[in-house]
Formats: sequence, C-alpha cells, structure tokens
Amino acid sequence: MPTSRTDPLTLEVVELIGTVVARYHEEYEQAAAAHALTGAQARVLGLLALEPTPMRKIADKLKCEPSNVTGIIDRLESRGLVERRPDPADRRVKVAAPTEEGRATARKLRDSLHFAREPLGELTEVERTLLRDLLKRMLGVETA
Amino acid sequence: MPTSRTDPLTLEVVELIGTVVARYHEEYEQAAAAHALTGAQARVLGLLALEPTPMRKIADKLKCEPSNVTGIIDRLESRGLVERRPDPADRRVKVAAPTEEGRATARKLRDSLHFAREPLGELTEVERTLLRDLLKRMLGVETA
DNA sequence: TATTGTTATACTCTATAACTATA
DNA sequence: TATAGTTATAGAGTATAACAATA
Repeated sequence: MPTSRTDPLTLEVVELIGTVVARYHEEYEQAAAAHALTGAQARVLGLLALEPTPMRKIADKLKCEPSNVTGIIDRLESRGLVERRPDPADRRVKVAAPTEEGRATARKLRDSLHFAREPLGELTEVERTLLRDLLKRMLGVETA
Repeated sequence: MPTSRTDPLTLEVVELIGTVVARYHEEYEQAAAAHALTGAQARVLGLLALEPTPMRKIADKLKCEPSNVTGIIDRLESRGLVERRPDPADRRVKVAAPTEEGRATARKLRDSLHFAREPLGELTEVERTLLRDLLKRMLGVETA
C-alpha cells in the first residue's frame, strides 16, 4: 500500500480532478434543468433508459435509501416519463421502465452532455488513448 | 469549433471521467459525514479555511442563491465552527470566518480526502506529469 | 422470518420573492 | 437607487422508522 502523496505535482493533479468534477456536475445539472429535470431525476431516467430496473436496485445504484426512490419515480411517473410494471416472477417487485417519451428525453439528455466530448476533441487520438489508460490505472480498472 | 466526437475511444474516456466524478463525490460525502457535516457544509468550511469570505461571495463560489448561504452558515455557526464578523469598510457586509475548531475540522477533512491521492501513487512521476498536462489541455487551462 | 416497496417524519439544500439596513 | 444579508415559502433529496404485501 503506497503512502499518500503530498508532493506539489500530485496535489496539482488532485486539484485539476476537482475542477473536472465541478465542471462535470455543473454541466450535468444544466442539461437536466434544460429538460425540466433535477439531477437525481436525470440520473434515474438515464439508468432506466439502459434497462428497466426494480425500485430496490435503483436505490443500490444511486447509493441511497429505497424510500427516496419512491418519490423520484413518483415525480417521473406523474410527468409520463416512467411507468411502474409488475414483475411476473415476484409480486413484491415493481420494475420502473421509461415510456416512449421518457426514452426520447433520455436520448436528448445524453446528446446534450457535451462535457468531456467537446474538450476531448482538442486532443489527438494518441493523447486520448493515453488519457484513457492513465484514468483506467488510476481507477484500478482492469486494462483488459 | 470542433464537432462533438462520438467515436468509441472518446465515449470510453467520457465514461471513465463519469466514474471519476462518481467516486470523487462518494468519497467527499463520506469524509464530510465522518465529521457530521453535509457536503455543502464541508465545501463552505473548506472555502473559509482558505480565506474568510463575505456571504455574497460564498454564494458566487457555490453558484447558488445568497439566501441559501444564510442557512448553511447558520448551521456551521450554531456548531461553533464558523463565526460572522462585521466588515469595517461596509456595514452591510458580514464576513464568515472559521473558528479555531472550524479550522481544525477543515484540516482533518482535507487530510481524509484520499481520493486521487492514493490512486495517483500508482503512477510514476512521468505519468502524473502527463496526466496533469492532458487534464489541463482538456480543461482549457493555460499551460503556463 | 425476510424482503420489497411504501408511508410518515424530519432535516438539509435549493430557488424565488419580499424585506431591512446600509451604501 | 442599488447592494448585502435575511426571512418566508415551497419543492426536492436524504435518512430513519414503521407498515403492508409477498416470499
């Protein structure tokens, strides 16, 4: 286990990452607001667009309590973007799934997230590959 | 102006950045909670530890409405971590400043933010330099 | 008994609008 | 008149605890 680094270079990188995080969030909230969604609603809609998901599993992915998901899905459902479906295999379970309009909104939302796509255009392909591999190692992702 | 890239490599980097953002936030909230602070309270306390700041300017930095800052500072003040000081130059202004305990808490908080410091230890100095420069170019920061 | 989802409750953060005290 | 800070209000996210339906 390496000791925590406090050298100037590492601190500079940490600060840059903080800037990336701040800018990412800012743009994400903006994009969500452009569709009259909160950040949490946009995140859940994005999840469901990938795959209809039981309430409990949504809570797991959001790392929040299941009781919160009830409200978020309530609000998305009242706007016609999401619907609750029964799970034939387990009658306790409710699967949240996007409606057609919900899928369209999720698509537009994803397309409007320009962050890190526009700026990455400044980098060459070699540089983007380099960045990818550095991030992967930083995150401890398998370099498969 | 470059067109938005949608090639697989760029999308992969975008997703990795999303992962960085998620992990960063998770660790930040955890660190804050370990000191019985919310994320917003921790951020403000961190700001004030750098420099006592008028209410209005705190709102600017947080990119939120000034009315919200009142509540956040209220809660920090009621816990003895922050105090409001008058500004001799302008009697309308209140400058929020950390108490000694507030400074100590901010220090402990900062030290417990291991994210991107531990993982960066995995990288060599050359790699960290590379990562720094790539992030800088991505963020459009002057490579002074 | 354990699990899924919900309800009820309380707290924090958020924006908006109206207010006060200064400038 | 303009600005700094506050209050009041309402909506949303959050955790906790208790509950009904189902497993």
